[in-house]
Amino acid sequence: MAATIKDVARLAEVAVGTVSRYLNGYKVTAANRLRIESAVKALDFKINPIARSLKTNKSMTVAVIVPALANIFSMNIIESIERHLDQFGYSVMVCDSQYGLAKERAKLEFVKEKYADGVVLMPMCDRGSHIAGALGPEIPVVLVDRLVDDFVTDAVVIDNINAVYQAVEELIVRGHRRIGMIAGPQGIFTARERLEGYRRVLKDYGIAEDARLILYGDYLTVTGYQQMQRLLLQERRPTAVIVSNYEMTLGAVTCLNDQGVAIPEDLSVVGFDQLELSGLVKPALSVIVQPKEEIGLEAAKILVRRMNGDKSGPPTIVRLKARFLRRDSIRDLNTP
Amino acid sequence: MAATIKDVARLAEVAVGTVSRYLNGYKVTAANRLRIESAVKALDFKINPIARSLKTNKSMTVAVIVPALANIFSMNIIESIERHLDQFGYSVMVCDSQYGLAKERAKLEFVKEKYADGVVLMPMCDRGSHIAGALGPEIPVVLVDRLVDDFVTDAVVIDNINAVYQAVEELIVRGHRRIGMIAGPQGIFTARERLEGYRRVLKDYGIAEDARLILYGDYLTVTGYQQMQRLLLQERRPTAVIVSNYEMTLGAVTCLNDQGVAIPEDLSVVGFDQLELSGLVKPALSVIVQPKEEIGLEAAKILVRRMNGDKSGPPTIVRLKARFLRRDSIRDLNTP
DNA sequence: TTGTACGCGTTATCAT
DNA sequence: ATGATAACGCGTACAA
Repeated sequence: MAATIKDVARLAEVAVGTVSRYLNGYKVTAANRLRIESAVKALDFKINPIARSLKTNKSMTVAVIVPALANIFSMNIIESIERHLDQFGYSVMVCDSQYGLAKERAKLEFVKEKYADGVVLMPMCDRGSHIAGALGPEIPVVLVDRLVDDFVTDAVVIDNINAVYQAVEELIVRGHRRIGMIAGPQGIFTARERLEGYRRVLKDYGIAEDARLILYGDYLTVTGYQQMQRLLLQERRPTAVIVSNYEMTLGAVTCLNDQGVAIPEDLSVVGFDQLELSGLVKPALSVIVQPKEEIGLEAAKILVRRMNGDKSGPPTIVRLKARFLRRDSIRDLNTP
Repeated sequence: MAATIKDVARLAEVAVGTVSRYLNGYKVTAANRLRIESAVKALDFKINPIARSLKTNKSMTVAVIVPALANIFSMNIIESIERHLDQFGYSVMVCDSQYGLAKERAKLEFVKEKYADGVVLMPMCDRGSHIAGALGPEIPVVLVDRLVDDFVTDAVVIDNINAVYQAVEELIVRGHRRIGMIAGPQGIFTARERLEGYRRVLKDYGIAEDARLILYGDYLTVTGYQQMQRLLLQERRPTAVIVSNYEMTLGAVTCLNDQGVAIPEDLSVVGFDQLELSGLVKPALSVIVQPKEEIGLEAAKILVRRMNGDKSGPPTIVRLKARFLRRDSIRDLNTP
């Protein structure tokens, strides 16, 4: 029973075209404006966005696809996107690709069929060739956190290399030479970059890389635990360890607790993300903190621009800086 | 340039009505079915959901409104809802009420104007009179985690009272008598129930309630920290403390770490939620674990039923059981 | 069972 | 600036 634009036109005694023009901010005479406004109020008229979409081919919906919704990093980005897009009238639909490439593809097709105006995608791996195929050339997509190999488009990522470089450099400066690295799956962009940062700083400081000190997890808590355990079992333990993401940091620190390894007396640790946690763990963990809200904000900004029709220029790749937070989990080996 | 139902009809040499009937699962002759199917394939035809929505008045969209998206509890529920609704073709739009009643109301109106078919709402407080007003009688809404005072509708909540009862009972059985309670804001349903559980078990065991042992936080980390600190400063410290939600548990444990208070030697602790954390904190924290996935699942089920037109019966209030996980943060005072 | 034609609520075009 | 009217793509009476 909701009032339509026709009802408003009838009550205001003007043409529907006039009402439509008023609603869309075009000029109408003051007299008509008043008539329309009172009719709108009297009927409690609300534009039907579905009918509008049918004409305009815009759904005013943006889709966000992430490998997992119940993930602190994803959530923060989604929250930031939602907050920014809210003011433009966009609604945000969320999709969980459940760490699966097939599911990611299915979700891309799903959001296309739902006529999303734009997509924010955190790809689950390096493969990106399916994106353009599933989405078509019309729907703008912004990658967050990770780039993909075979598809270049707008993206917002952080400077993983230098973030890790800086963190490991701090360890080196404090006298550490045997520094373990719990790396992520090398099929994922951030994992590769973070490992690259580790390698680069060792090289720059003339420290020989020891393959036994580099262990690979899959970015999940359990593998952080396992790889930390393997690190501890080595004949010549590292004096410090850097862990490549939040979940594995959780696992690694849990392992140290279980094994009764004292931080930083027995082992220095640098983790990733989640400020709260670093205060909770005893002692306060040194971490690399990613600007999550900013990632979402920048992605939303780019997307809005593209959705407004600005297809100009090459893809925008925004590189945000992460900051390294030195706390109490690093032992200074120089002053024993 | 997307193919329409007319194009399919033309290519298949049947009437649009026939194509429409085929698409919606009605009977068509085998011959026509084949013709249509090949035309659909040839043209890569996809139903335009917007045009369909205009006719059917169904957007196939469900909105989820929570006080904060960047919250582990909220996101677990959203993930669960999305997963369940996915198979029915619904998309999930998320809204952040940012802990504000005005914003909550605005979001309710927003999703109504977006023609959401159903709403899952985690209310930010006890007030619920605005819900029906903003949403109207047509759109079904399911409350999660919290009930509201002045509006009764379908809801999925947990049995907070007995969950806390059970946890505190464990403390009592282990010999604790001075048990602190860091309660939540009494304007929130769960906070009241959890406090009620605490009170009830004390009463049942004949332990006098000491008002000084009940401190109120606002469900945020920082107040968990502050109230734990106040508890520690009391002349006669409690021997155990129960904290009413996840964020405050984080704060409380951080405080204990900062103050060098040993768990459970100096103080026994029971927290809320987040299994991961309990392994991380040394020692493993005893916690009350909420069945988050199940909350989302049950909410989605009810909503689907309502959206399918089943308005029958009184509102369904599903009460799920939380489980208490006893770990190493409780000292047994009976065997000193 | 199938075809025709209309309506859903809006925007856009074209005279006026 | 305004009014009348044709789309947008689909579902669905109605008639055949």
